[in-house]
Amino acid sequence: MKTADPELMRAINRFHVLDTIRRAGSISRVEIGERTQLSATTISAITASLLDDALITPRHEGDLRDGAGRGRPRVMLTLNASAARVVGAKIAPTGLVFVVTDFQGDILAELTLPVRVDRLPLEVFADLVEDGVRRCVLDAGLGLSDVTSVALAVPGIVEHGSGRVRSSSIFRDRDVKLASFVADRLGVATIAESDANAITMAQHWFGRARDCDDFVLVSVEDALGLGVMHNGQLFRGARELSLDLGHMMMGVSTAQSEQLTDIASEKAILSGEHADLRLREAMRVGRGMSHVRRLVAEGDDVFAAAASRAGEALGIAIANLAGLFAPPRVILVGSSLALGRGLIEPLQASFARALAEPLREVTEIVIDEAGDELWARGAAAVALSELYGSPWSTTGPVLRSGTKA
Amino acid sequence: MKTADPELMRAINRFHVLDTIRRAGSISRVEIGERTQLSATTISAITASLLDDALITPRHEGDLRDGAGRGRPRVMLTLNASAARVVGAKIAPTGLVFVVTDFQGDILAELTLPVRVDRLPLEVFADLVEDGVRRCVLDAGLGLSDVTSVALAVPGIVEHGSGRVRSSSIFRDRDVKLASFVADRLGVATIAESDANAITMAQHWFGRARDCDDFVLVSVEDALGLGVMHNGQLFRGARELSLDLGHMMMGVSTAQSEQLTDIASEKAILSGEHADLRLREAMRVGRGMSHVRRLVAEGDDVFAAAASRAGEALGIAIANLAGLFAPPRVILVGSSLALGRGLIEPLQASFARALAEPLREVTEIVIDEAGDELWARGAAAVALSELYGSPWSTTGPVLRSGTKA
DNA sequence: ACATATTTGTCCTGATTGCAAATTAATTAG
DNA sequence: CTAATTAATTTGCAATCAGGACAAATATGT
Repeated sequence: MKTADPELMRAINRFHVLDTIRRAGSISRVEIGERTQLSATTISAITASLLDDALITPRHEGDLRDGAGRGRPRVMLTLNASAARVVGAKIAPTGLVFVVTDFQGDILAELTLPVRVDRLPLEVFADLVEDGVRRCVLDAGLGLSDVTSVALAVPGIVEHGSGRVRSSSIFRDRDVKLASFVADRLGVATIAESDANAITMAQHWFGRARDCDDFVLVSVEDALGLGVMHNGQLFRGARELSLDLGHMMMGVSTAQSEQLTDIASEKAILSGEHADLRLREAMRVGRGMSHVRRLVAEGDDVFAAAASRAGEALGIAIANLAGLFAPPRVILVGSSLALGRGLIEPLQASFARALAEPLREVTEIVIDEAGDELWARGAAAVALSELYGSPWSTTGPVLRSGTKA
Repeated sequence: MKTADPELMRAINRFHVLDTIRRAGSISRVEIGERTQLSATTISAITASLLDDALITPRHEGDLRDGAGRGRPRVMLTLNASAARVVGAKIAPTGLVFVVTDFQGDILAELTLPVRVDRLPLEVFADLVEDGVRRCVLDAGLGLSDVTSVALAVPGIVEHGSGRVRSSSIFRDRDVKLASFVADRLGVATIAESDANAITMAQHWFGRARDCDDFVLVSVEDALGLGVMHNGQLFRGARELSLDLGHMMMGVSTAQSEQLTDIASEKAILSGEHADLRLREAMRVGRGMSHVRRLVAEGDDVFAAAASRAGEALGIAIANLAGLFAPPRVILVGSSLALGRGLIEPLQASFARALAEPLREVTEIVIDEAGDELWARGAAAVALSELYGSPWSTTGPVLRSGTKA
């Protein structure tokens, strides 16, 4: 267990202030005080320290004093964008997307490598990643030495702490020490995270959950991922394992049950002898879903049935998750959403029907068709949040909100 | 979010020390230091304060110096059993069980009321509870004024913070403000908690998970409950809602799916026209399961099939949970376990088959046929853990009737 | 133009906290 | 009876936060 010492206290408050500044974008000291309930003097001390470390910068100019301008104008504080640069990468079977962001998480450069990386030999794969990172960093007008850390978002089950990929459709092997492997090549600190956690973080920082500290995210792609934001932090299972939805068994008995992957993953929906040549081509480049959408629109029954079946199963699975975590919001992302209504309508219908009564009115489903760069940006956000010195991502005690003693 | 000040720091460390003493039963200051990693001086200060508040007592006698006795003997510290008394109650459809414990959680008195409280009018129900508490307190040789708080463990979905029972088979109504209702009658601070969380706490403090800070517990009774211990604290969903397993939908499509309750709750297993008179009698008094076990042993196929079906479904559900939380241990409790192998073997088989690969070797299932008093004791433990001043996760503002908070 | 009001941010004091080192206390070994 | 040994407390130091006084920067009023 973590012992509470002054150092921890400082870390907590420092992180808190930094995070408040990040969320606001530009904010004055007094307002930080209002939001964090810290005393003015504490704010002053902490911001001074942050200014000293060049993590934030004052912005005298933007003195948008809202009418009631009387006394001394407040000076706005902003994250110092150039305090650090990180690289985030989304790794998917059909391609890699790299993003270089500044300290705020704003994108400086972006690179898409539409290459299948499915089950490549590890060396070859690492070559691709290394190359992509280097190139993207160059595109941003930087050198590798300017990059503080690299974050890789991988589908499957990832052990964040050790940077290991327990199992993933990308690798043939289990237990790939991805983070240290890449770190050795690049000479830059590297972390690995599940792609679902990355996009969860992205939604929290940049997307549909900026206002929301508790939500569940389900990603529907080749793999079925799950991210849970609980009390403003990523919920990780025991031993830092990322969560996964694909292994969920649907059914009452072993005989007649299937893993959700076998029903609702891209592969499951698209496969079958029915697939014609053009579809196979589309699949190879990750555009299978839009292709199928067209087929369905043109009256293809088989795919329509598969999509509907997948949607229905997903709706049930999501309702079960909602029953467990009771989140006010559920966010749906992933390439399979390109299937459109044929997937989503059955999903929402079965979700509504399966959701437990007391939650029915308070849980909303949000669908977000974000591009791959948001996932990469989420990976970057994971790296940044660690740079911010988050004290409680490191097993600190979860602090309760509210009641002052 | 809570702001970190010295007060919080102290609260954390104080709780930490108190909890260490509780776990050990009897422990010296040096050993506390070893376990908590706190400095000797801090320990000294905190224990002095605890001694001052009479929460702990020194035990000079028990100087079991393990052979290598040279220097000054360590003085052992123990919880002061009489620092507080709490009442824990397990509320089940077939009866109430009350327990009075001291500050350590040791049972001082126990009272079982084998009365059906199923859907009684709220007033009548409250009469029973009030009566049971008063009587049990008397049995312990105490008065109600000696009792610091009362904790009620209720099946169903409970909002711990507000003490509300969202939905339960016990009450016809939704949103019963149970805690404040009972608090008003007894004039004693009262909290409500789901029965699953209570038994989870009990397993952590007294039972099969004393060594284990991460586990999942599934309770199989009339209702299907779920408790998750994460990092040594009860995991509560957003907004402090207790978790529930009964609403989990098993199946790939809405058409052919059922709630787990309808497959694996007691009612589901026992019901059917097949039930004869004696079974109905047994059910009424909560002994249905042992009765059925006998029937199955005598060759009753219908019940055997029902039990097996329930076990299979439960195994799948539990495997899914294990996939989400990745706990090293899963504990099974509840009256339905009295069914014996007819339920448990199919459960373990389907669990083993449904469990995702990477967890297969690291997740163990433990079955515990604890009596009802352990549940009540768990409720008491929940109340105690708040008395200990748990700085995190608490938020359970203990509800008082008239008295000032 | 000048004085006053108002708001913002910083400096100083006081109360806590924690840790490290020295000090006192209570034993046993010889 | 003295020395050695281990346990617990006391003392000194550094850090935190909070509250109040003070300086700075601007708006308002005459």
